[in-house]
Amino acid sequence: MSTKRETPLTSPSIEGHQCTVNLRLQKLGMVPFFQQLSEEQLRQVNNKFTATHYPSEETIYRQGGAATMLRVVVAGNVKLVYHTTEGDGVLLDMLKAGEFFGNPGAKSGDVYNETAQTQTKACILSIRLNDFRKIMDMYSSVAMGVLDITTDRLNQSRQRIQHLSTLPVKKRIAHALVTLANKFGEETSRGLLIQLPLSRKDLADMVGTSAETASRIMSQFQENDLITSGRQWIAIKEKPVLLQISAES
Amino acid sequence: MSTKRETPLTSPSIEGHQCTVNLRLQKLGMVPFFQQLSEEQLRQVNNKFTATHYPSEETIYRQGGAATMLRVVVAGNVKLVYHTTEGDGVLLDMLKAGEFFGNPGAKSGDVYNETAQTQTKACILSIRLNDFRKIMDMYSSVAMGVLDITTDRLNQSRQRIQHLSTLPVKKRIAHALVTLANKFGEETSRGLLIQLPLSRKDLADMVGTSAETASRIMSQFQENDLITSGRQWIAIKEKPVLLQISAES
DNA sequence: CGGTATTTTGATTTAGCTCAACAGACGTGG
DNA sequence: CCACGTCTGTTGAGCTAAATCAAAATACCG
Repeated sequence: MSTKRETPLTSPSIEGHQCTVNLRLQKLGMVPFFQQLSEEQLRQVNNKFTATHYPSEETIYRQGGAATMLRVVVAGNVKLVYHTTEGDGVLLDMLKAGEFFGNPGAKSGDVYNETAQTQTKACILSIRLNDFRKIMDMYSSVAMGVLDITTDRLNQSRQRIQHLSTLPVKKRIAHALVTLANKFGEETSRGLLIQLPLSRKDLADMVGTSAETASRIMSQFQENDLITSGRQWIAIKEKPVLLQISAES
Repeated sequence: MSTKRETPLTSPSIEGHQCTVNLRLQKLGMVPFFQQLSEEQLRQVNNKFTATHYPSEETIYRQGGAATMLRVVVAGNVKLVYHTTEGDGVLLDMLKAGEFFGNPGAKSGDVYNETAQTQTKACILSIRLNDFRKIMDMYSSVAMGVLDITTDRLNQSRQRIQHLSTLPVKKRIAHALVTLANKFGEETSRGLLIQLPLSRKDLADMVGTSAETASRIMSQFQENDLITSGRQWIAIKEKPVLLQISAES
């Protein structure tokens, strides 16, 4: 019955980028709230940033720590985790190049509300919050851009609340897969490959279920030929069907 | 066993305020993101707003409708609901005087992401989004204030995701009661009365459970003398204990 | 070719949902 | 002011989705 996949193959290996100046500028230019800036302005802004290279699975900052920096992903992936006093963690978001994190509006004394850690090797730019606030004051387009993104995240977050409150696990997972595919999907021979090492536990933490239940449902999807997956990777074969499952009756 | 409460009593009757100019100015001045404005600036801003008076249980706008206005509660309470295509609704937030709602960053073509309806009689100020955007461009303190609040809401929202993912209903309800008490609580002879008509169903929709389960747990709290409640009202007698329940082991 | 972490699968338990009936509270009209 | 009707809240019983506990199987690393 179980036609097992054999090979890991197309592992989403992210190259150990060095954060070259060119790459920095290019990525900063991609950040939505810097779009409006001229090349010259962008260069000035860039000077305020410091680049850091992290290995995989490294904690960048911890929930509750003093919030001092705003960061932008240049390469690699970062996950934001909200954790209880116990071990329980909730995976709030997975970020890719061009996304920011770290509480842009924080005032002195504020703390980070989540823990950020790298999911892969990553290159991260940081700017002191003071400096970033000056930039927002100077360029209202930046402030508006940040507001836009924050609003988007609020809406995502609210949608997730709705899902947690009203949908069964199967639909939540189907939805999560579609969302991940849209954000991280890359067309390959196996289907839309989610370019991101993602364990069953990670997936479970994204939809608020246990790793076992997540596994069971993934098996189900696999039997129906909707996905292919192996250790830490998932490829979507039938996105439309998953979308339909997530929404049906 | 069940020592029933008898009277409804201190119903949170909100007076049918007329939105007098004075009240408007006063309340606008209370809105966090207008704090920095001078009296003169505030008056100018005030001119851009239109006041509307709503009866109880009235829909102000619907999820999916074109987003054109930003609104501020002057008096009364408004609830934000996220609803499924089916009847299921999630109660996202309950607002009181001084709070805004309605997607400040929306661009033309955007829609409201939630439905807003009055919980009590209410007086609401509205401003066209275009006008509000001009104000944000002009006064960066306003933009920053909006960002602050949006960030707060995002954090609340994320905390709620965490609760839904990891806490049992009892703790979620205990937490919700404490939060409501902090926001709407008013010291009375019965304890901290939550000044807001709030049904079991509302409470259930706030924590993602069924009205029956909410009722059962409230009965339990009542037996332990932590709360008193009747039809559509709740008073907290032992906030510290509830807080403890929401966090324990 | 092992060794280890991840994933799968099974068995059992349980929190919370659903369905259902009832009771108390409130409003209303006689 | 009382009787009635309706809406909200309470309580019970059974059911089910999903958690938990426990092995086994597999995938990937070196």
